Amino acid sequence: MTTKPLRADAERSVRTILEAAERVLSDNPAASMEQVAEAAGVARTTIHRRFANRQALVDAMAATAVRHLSEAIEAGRPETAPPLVALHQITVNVLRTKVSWAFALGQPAAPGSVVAGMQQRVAYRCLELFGRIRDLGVLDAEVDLEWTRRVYYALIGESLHGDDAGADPDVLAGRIIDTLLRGAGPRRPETR
Amino acid sequence: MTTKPLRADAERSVRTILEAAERVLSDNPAASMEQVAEAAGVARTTIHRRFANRQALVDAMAATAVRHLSEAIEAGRPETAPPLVALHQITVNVLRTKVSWAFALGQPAAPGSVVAGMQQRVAYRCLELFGRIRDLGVLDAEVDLEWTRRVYYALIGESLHGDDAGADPDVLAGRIIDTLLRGAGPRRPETR
DNA sequence: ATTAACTGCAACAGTCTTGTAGCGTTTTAT
DNA sequence: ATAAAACGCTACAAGACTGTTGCAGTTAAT
Repeated sequence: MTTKPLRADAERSVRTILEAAERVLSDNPAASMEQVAEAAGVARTTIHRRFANRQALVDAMAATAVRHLSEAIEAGRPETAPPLVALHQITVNVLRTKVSWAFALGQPAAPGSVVAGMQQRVAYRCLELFGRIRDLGVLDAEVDLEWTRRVYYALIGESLHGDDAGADPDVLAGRIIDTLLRGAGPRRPETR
Repeated sequence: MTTKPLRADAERSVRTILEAAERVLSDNPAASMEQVAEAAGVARTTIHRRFANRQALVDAMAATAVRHLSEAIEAGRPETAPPLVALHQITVNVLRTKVSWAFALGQPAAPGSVVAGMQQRVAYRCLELFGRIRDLGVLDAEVDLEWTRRVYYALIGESLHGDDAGADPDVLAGRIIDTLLRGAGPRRPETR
């Protein structure tokens, strides 16, 4: 099921196209292949050589993006590092990945596809981590972990929008985790 | 600057078109005018009679949607009702509005447009309410109100996605507010 | 009842986009 | 060095969508 290995220059082209497509399509999801080609510094026919359809291109982008996302999570050592440290590091890594692959990661994955499988796996890793954090007593014992995960995703997404979207990822991650764990209510006197 | 008042049937058509367009475009933002017309039970040319461009249609949808959103907020009596009661009621109303106008409300408003102005006004009403809630001591005294508002928006948006998107709005609103105020961390012993 | 507005239908021109094909040139692999 | 692979370029076919126009029939307002 593996395709013949591409020549070095071809592989470079594919990379360039995928990255250019992300830039262009994240700015305008309805952009034409021509615009993508121009942004990639490549002829439109070259894109069609590697990707039969527009859909094939988008699928490849989604696959690349979710792979990067997965790596961003693994790099945080969710199994071995102290859970809260891992959560912070993962959040930072994911923020970086999401700014670079906003469009591709926003694409809905076909139900049975490889990408969908990887997304589920990522979600599961996330749930595992939250479970470990809960066992530390930092998450409420009876909290809905799935809802917590969704809120976590939403907070990450929101952090990429406002004026502060370009701020230091460490700061953004801190705010995300603080909000996720404590909300906006009054801090406990002794915590302050 | 006001246009001539439309005849009764024409006004009905406009309504029908706007609602059909929302249904179709929320499912597929790239749908053609033809598909919108079919969903509205109307000839395509009728749409073009009322809306010069596709953009004009989308703008009208955005205007209608943000008007509904504004009404949803005012119906919660943010000025007069007890702040937390108002917050709950507003959340319920906004949830209902957002499911009906998901596409239109997701459209970015042109910087100087009327819609943009109304969005800002809505955001301001929201900030006012949060300010009042903070003064009750239910929000942390030093919390970033603007960030709180953005988190509130994000939680509402997230509530419309999962399997429970169709659940009782009162329940969803309760979860949103609980998460916003307390986060996912452990509850205080005496609160439980 | 009469008028004006509105709608459906059919047809049309114009544009944009996609996808394919051929050919000469450049780059890579061995 | 040579052969295969990849690329840019041009051209073309096919289709989709948009926006407009004209006309005949229907509906609402006075």
